[in-house]
Amino acid sequence: MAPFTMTISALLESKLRSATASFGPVEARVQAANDARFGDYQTNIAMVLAKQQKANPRQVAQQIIDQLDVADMCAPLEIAGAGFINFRLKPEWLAKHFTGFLSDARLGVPQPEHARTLVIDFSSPNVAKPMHVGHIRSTFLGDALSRIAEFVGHKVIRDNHIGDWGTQFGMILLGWKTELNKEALAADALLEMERIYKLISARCKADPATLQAAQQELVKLQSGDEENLQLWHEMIRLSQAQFDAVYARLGVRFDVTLGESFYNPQLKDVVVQLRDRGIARESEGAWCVFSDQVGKPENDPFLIKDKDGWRDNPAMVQKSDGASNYTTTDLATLEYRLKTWSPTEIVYVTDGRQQLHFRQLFAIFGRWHSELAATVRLAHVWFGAVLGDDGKPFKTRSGDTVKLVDLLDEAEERAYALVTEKNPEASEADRREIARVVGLGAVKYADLLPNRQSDYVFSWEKMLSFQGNTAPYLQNAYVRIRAIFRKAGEAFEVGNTAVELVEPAELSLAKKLLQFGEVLPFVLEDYRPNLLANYLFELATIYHGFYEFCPVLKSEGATRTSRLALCDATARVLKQGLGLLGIEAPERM
RNA sequence: GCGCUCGUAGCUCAAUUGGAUAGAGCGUCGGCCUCCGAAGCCGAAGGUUGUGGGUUCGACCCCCGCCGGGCGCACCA
Repeated sequence: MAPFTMTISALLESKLRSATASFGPVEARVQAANDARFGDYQTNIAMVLAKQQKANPRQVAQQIIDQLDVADMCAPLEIAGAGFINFRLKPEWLAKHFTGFLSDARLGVPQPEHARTLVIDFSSPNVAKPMHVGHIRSTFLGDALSRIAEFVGHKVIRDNHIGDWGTQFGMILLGWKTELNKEALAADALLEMERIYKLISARCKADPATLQAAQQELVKLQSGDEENLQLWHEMIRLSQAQFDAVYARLGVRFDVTLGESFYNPQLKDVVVQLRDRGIARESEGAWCVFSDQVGKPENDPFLIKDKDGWRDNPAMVQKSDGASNYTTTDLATLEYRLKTWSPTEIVYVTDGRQQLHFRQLFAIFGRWHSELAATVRLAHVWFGAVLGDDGKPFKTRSGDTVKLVDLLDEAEERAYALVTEKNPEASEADRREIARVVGLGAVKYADLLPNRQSDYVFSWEKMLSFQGNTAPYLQNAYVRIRAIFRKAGEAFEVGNTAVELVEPAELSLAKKLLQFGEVLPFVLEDYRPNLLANYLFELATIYHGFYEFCPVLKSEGATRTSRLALCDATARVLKQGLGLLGIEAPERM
């Protein structure tokens, strides 16, 4: 028998490869059937081959079946529809196979053939500004992708590219010197820094003298003025302390936090290199990268079409005042990451509005470091907006951005009220802890469930309704399983438990559990944790069906042991799967 | 104006990247607690996938044209 950590689809694919060898090279893909009437797994390979060879798909399917040796695993194969081959797993084979799953620490997730190294750039809050609702998707997505990649067996570097440099610091410095409230700073540093920033920013718009004063503070900072540098360091320290508190609360960690300022020493050199190599040229006093005229104009990020045809859409790498901007910083960052970690992949988790920027960035980098660029997959993993009930960006009633800590507080408060209502006899401390896990989980799950590219409507009622496809539903499935083991009283050792798969609900559950290992690599292909969320919801639903129809503690002998084993496996997959989404699974709720 | 992106059940979203009769949740209607936690389960109703063409064995998915929304278009990031 193949090593356990080969998924069933991979097992069938390898057999299919040998069965189709005589047809020439073709990608053998077997996927879980989307409808139980079509068996457990299906492949459309016969139709692919038939198209290539202009043959009859059903005849090709028959020829493949004649070569396919799966009699031990599957019931006799059927050809269905236009030429699908359907696989139905034999319950005896499944039961035997499932026994291996029970003692597998990796829960059936195969070791990757080639371990990748991913730098994942996510969260990226700004110094001197409180984290807000705009940071949740990047933070949750980046964290989930990091956890998943790591669990699958890849190496991950979590990099928080904080915004610690830029023109806003002129205003904040001016405000710090003239308007700072020390008590307010001590109470909530980010709130106070934001207040003085907004104050000066508004004043700058109305008053040229203030604007000039702010610009002078910025020039002093950039030229190394000691006082301003010291204040700036203080702002970073205060901000980082609050970021750390939020991340600790969220269970998010980073391997490195290298802000934009870290790359300042490289910026001049980046521009010089781009200039010397003819990649950037001067335009209206600024230095910009233009199209290299290679490739189709419609795929060229440096061209844009207007009524007179294609015109330039350059990327600026140095402003006319001599300062660099974010494209330059991102180029320096990219170079640093490649030279430091030699990643196979760099993933940027930001909102969709930055698509053009990243297309230009990747294109510039390819021209600047073509040999290095060829070694790495650069991915802009973008996401849509979080909207309010009105379909507009999510704001407070008064129109302000929603602070992340306020959002988390409210989630826990609402969860606390619900837990108290549902479970009034639990102690205050227990209810608080459950509310924390459930409230946080609800927010994270609601964010990770939709396709990342869609905008989604933020709704407390929905995520905390505790019905349907929500974190609490999944957590509850876990809790119910744990209750069974508490009630059983005896210690349950999985070992090499022989499993009986007789009832339809038992079979469905075992099959679904075995698919955990098929889902995770797929999630990483397109960086879509929502596929894991969907899988977990389906698993929990199937478990609930099993729970209704297959009594565990009331059954006896081998059936009881077998069902306990199914429960144990489900609990482990649920806990692990939720954990990969950054969500905890409570013992009671 | 140009580009990106989205348009799927009353509402909120999926759809294994071109596969079979498009699925969930909420809401609506009808069932199930002397039975391991009912935060659950079972069932019903609900669709010309914005629209008109095209490509092929097969299209929510790819191509072309419209309609509508969001975002972006060099000195913010």
